[in-house]
Amino acid sequence: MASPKTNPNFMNGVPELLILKLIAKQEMYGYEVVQAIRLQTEEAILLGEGVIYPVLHALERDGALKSRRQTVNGRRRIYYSITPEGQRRLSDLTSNWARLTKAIQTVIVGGQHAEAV
Amino acid sequence: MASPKTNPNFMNGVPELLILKLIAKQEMYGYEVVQAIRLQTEEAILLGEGVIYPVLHALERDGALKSRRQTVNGRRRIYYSITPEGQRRLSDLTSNWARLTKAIQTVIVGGQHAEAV
DNA sequence: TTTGCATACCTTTCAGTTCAAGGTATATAC
DNA sequence: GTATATACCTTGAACTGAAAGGTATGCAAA
Repeated sequence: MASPKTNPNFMNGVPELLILKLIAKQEMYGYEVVQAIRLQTEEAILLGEGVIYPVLHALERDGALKSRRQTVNGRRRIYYSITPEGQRRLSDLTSNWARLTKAIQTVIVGGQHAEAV
Repeated sequence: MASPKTNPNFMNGVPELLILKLIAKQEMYGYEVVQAIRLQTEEAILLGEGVIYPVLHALERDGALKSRRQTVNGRRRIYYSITPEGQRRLSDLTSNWARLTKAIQTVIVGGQHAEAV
């Protein structure tokens, strides 16, 4: 046997994190989320609708988001807002992300405590 | 048609980045890389051999790493060291990672320049 | 002495994600 | 009437990492 224990897909959940965070700040609909990520990250992160919509549905299914329908200018929008469960989830994802980036940063900067092998 | 243009698998390349960085600092063999990542990140990142070895082979195939074989205590090790091509690759991955985390951080902290929608 | 564990290499299979591309429909501008 | 932007959606391929397996050596304990 090889690997003793690893982490389940350690780099995942970032789209989920971004979506939850944006909606936590302010009720949003799917198409709006796609644009918001593009704009706020200045094109550094480009997540298409094929990513956003399925995540939105999954989050609602899990009770992290709830939705309401509204038609504006003849266009049907589905507004999502965060639930207490979603807040918890967002909090988990955020701290996990911090932990990960800190760990990676340590390796990238590296060399301080190491060498002693 | 939906998505105009997205980024090719935006969260990838982190194992590659870590491996290149470690080997850039100091010649290393595969098994050692696995342990180094585990130790230096204090278990925050656990990448098994099933991840490390294929990446090592791919990097060597691409000319980013070169290897030499050596037997120590009856155990056959394959030491990898970085090439100029690997340095370039490491540099790219590092700046790309910085760009990404900065973008994500902006969304997480959020709310400073936004609101104006 | 044989069992187990750590070292050290490797591969294959499965599951989960993302990307790309498509589809539907309405409103507005040209 | 054609194109573009808005707004929703799904499917398929491709890629990745996780899990689990396999081989082999050296050493320590039972």
